[in-house]
Amino acid sequence: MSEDDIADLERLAAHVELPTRAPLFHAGDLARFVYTVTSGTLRLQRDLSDGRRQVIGFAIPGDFIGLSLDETYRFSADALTAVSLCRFDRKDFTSLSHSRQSLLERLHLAATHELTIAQDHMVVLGRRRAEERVAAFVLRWRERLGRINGRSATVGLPMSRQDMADHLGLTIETVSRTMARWMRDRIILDVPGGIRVLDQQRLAAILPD
Amino acid sequence: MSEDDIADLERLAAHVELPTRAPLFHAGDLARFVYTVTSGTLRLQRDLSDGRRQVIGFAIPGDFIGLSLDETYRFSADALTAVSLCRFDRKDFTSLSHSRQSLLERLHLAATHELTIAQDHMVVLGRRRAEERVAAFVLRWRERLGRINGRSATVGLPMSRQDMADHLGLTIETVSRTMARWMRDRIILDVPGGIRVLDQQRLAAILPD
DNA sequence: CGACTATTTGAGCCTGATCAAGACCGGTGG
DNA sequence: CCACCGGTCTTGATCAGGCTCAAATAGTCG
Repeated sequence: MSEDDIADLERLAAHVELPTRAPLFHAGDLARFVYTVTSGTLRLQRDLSDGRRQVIGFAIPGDFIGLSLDETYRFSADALTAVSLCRFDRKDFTSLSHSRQSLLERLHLAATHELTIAQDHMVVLGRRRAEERVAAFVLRWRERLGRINGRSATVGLPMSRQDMADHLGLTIETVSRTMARWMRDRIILDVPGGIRVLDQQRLAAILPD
Repeated sequence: MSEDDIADLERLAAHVELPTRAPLFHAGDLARFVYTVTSGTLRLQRDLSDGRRQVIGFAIPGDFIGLSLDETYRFSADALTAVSLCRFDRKDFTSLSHSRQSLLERLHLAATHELTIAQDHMVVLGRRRAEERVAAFVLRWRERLGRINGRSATVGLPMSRQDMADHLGLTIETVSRTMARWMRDRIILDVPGGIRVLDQQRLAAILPD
């Protein structure tokens, strides 16, 4: 984005800080704001009335949240770690994007990227077995973090096992057992706040393309 | 869109007609074109190397296909019925969208709409039981068709049972049994090329929000 | 330390998959 | 007209991957 665009955005932006576990918004709330994540990790989820939960995804620095054009948010967003965000009033943001082509392009890029991720995840949810799902998650999460911090064998997992399970359409027990097995097999190593990938080869081999 | 925009688009557009079963493009092909559907239904899918298949979705009139910004298509597209489309060269389309704000807005709208659908479908794939998945599909498909043709109790199903199964992460047998049960229970009626919804109430009641 | 929550581990069960026939249906040609 | 064929769909019987229920263990934060 150009200097001017950034300057214009700065004027509209409000900074928001959330502590761990704090909600940013709830599904169904009036969608007044859009956000970009500056630091930390958020969980995006949809809840069914009977308690079932689908974690749509996780937002990390660089991601937009709430850019759908609905009146209300379609999912809830909660901080998994301390989080800082830039908040924009949707009305301002929309009208700025009308005058600044480059901002709209950036938004559209973000949306299609999200869409690609969502479609990839459909394959995981629809056609992958349990172990493949967990492997897909670990590999992609590592990849995503790598794009921010640089690639590392150590993969931080700020989300709970329950969050992973609800993201992958599994139960917490299945996720736990799968990762326990990998630890016994020296494919991964348990480190505080995450895991270390010891054998990328074997992990990747779990996933047929 | 404005008259001018439409005129500009017309100059770039080529018409494409596909017979039933014809492929439009294959996952991995160089993504030279974007398309909008004029008539008919297409199936969008991803294949795994071992034969498993995920049907990402179905495209009907008004939908864009291939608007992701990747070099190559991320899924294959095939005609389920005879199909007509408008084809645009991606390069032309992109540069036009740079000069015509309104086109980019339209694209962005389409992308976020697709994203919403994808996220809804994640909930279905991740957290719905078999009967709920089929119910969600029938209800949403009916809704989508209704927005084009006007609402009707008769719902055309141009896709095969296998396509439905691969869309819902189920087997053909499960889809078949589920719908057979609904027919016995007079919730739906078998009509050639589709079904007729006899009891919308009970069908909707299968799905907790 | 102690209360609470998250995670791991074990045992048994159930939903939906798999395997296997058989029915249906449209097209084709004798 | 109907026998045949290939594909799609239905139906039945059995199986198993992952879920449920239950309990022990490990973290975490006052």
